[in-house]
Amino acid sequence: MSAAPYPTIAQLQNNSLTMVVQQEIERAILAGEHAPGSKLNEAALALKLGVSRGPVREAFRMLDEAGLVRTEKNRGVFVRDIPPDEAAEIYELRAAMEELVGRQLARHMTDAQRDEADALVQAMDVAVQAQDQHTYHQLNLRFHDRLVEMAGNRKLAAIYRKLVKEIALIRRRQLATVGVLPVSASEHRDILQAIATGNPEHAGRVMFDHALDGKERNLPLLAPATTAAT
Amino acid sequence: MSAAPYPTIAQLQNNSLTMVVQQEIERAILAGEHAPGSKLNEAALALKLGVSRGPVREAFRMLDEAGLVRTEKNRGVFVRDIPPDEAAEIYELRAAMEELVGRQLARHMTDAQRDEADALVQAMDVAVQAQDQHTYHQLNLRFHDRLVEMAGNRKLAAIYRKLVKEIALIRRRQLATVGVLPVSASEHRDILQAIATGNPEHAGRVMFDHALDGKERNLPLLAPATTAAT
DNA sequence: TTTTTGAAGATTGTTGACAATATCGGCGAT
DNA sequence: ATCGCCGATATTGTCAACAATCTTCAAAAA
Repeated sequence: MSAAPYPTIAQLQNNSLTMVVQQEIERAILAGEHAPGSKLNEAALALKLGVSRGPVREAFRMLDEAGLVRTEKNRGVFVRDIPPDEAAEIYELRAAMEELVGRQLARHMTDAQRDEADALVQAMDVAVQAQDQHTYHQLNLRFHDRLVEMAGNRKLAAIYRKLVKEIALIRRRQLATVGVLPVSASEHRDILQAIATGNPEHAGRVMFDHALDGKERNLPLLAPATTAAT
Repeated sequence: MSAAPYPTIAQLQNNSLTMVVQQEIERAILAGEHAPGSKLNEAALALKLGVSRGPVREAFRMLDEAGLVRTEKNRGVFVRDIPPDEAAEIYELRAAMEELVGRQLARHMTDAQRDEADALVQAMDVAVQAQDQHTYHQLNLRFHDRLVEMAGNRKLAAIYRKLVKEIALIRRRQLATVGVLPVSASEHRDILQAIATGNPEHAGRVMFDHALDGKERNLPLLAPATTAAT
């Protein structure tokens, strides 16, 4: 919970213009303010953000490396429009990572961690009761993010978060998929229960299947035989 | 095998100064010309490469996002010096990815792919006979890279390659580890054999174990309980 | 001796200007 | 009418200069 005593200090230290520009562009992309495939104009963005083109270009290089934009020499940068087949691969990779997380947690999850995860599941139940889809979605993201973090592999967590961002971008492409308040509400309890059994293979499989459910739910239209792991 | 009919064309198209600078700095880092932890001076690098500081800074942002350098605001960028515990996590993550590859290949590997992999293994045998460690190492990298590519998940392949680069950086830290011409020569045959059985779990485990061998070989000094998967 | 202060120098952060390339539109030839 | 050429415009690529920050080191104070 508690971060540094004065978190504002660390924030100001990290805030080179490039960083804040990068975060703002990323936020705008993930919020759908720039449609996938659309062009990002350096000068226009720089003007809008009140900086010169230099930091904007540096932010572009970061976003490119992160897979959120694509750069064409002498033509500009474009919000990535991830094709369905690659989207499927990203979903499958995320599922495989969740499987790893499940294995790890089955071995090492502490009671305190279990309690924290339980609390998130209960909060999700409340959101479902209230038909509050947005809150549910946020809690769902936090639930999985926390589990990944609890697995104790920082590199895994970092890559997982990048994949989640790309998936958020992918979902921008499909038309909203609104209204589908998840049937998977109880699945999160199943996950925690599977972890509690201490059986790594079982916990891994439950998390993998849960993650792939998300894929099927968000990628209804897809060629067959997309090579699932397990 | 065959790339585009005129690969040079694509090369010239991608060659913005930023790209070539990024590739050159990356090469120099992985070649050990910049020691882990050492500082990279913008002006000095720009002068050495015959460009201005702009492209160098953009290249820095890419390398930072890729995890090869670390940036401290107003202090500069430094070659990343990956601590042993995080190095262990990277090795374990790579092993888990190889496990995925093994599973996929057990399902989908074609005869032509098998032949290509066989050829690489034979070439490695030749290198072992000739005590040619450098050639062996290159072939080993190519063998695994090709297997990952054959698994058919582009995102997985992209992330795997980034991990391999970080591992190359990690190995720069240990003192060379020369002379250890691998005992694992026959393990590659075991891998292909396991894949040929068509049993995903078995093939995955063999590749996972093989990858973890590399970890133990290169990270001799490490705290216990580093949470291996499977 | 140790610590602190404060310029001088070096390095990074940011900007605006110039060069190179691509895009768009009209004009003429087929 | 369509295609190709060519100039005008817009946009990206690159650079050099200025501003802000950090580092160094010597001198002064404790």
